[in-house]
Amino acid sequence: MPRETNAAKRERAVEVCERLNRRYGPVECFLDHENPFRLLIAVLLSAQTTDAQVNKVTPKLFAQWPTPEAMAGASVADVADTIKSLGFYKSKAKHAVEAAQMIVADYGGEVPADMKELVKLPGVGRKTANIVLNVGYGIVEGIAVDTHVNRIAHRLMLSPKTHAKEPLKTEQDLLKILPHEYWESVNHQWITFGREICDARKPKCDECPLADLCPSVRVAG
DNA sequence: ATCCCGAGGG
DNA sequence: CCCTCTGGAT
Repeated sequence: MPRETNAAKRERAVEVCERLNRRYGPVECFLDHENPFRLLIAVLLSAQTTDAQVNKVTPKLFAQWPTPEAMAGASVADVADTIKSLGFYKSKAKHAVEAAQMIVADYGGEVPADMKELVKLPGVGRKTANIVLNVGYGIVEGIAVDTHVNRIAHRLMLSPKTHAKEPLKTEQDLLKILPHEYWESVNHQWITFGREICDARKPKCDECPLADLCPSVRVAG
């Protein structure tokens, strides 16, 4: 079995994006994002949780600590108490406070609009940084690869099996095969698709709009 | 029971 | 590479 060429992958990936774009149109960020700082904190809190859960706690959180300066002075325990309904609340509280401190100390109270600087913040990896750059600043220099994007990329075999557990490498694979104009739409549209159709446990292949070009499609019955 | 709109640390 | 952190959803 000859390895698929990048050109073939690109054609398939572009068709995937075109179809999902037609299906979902422009998808908005479901997290509250009044400014880059609040967006950063919200994305930080969103790991292993739904946006709805995050949106329940952020009003209380930002009522107490509205700015980087305020949150930099918060006690981790108090923040943890406020976000306790979220998973991983202790580490998230620690990351939020320490990130705020670093934003004040090193970046003049402004969330840096730069990938290299963003990933220096505690709790911020490439996935979170991509969302902040993308949604907060309109800068698209990568693709936010979370568990959905990762899973779908591999089911569609747009990234080699050896990268299945390495979302950073999956991102590089997608960046190589997808034209830049598609990068921004990938995160939200693929996530929406992942939740609706291509979920982790029981993908609904029988009603999937991509079934005809998916190497992993499973036939009903 | 098992999985999740991740990242840090061993 | 693996593990851990965690509550909520299914």
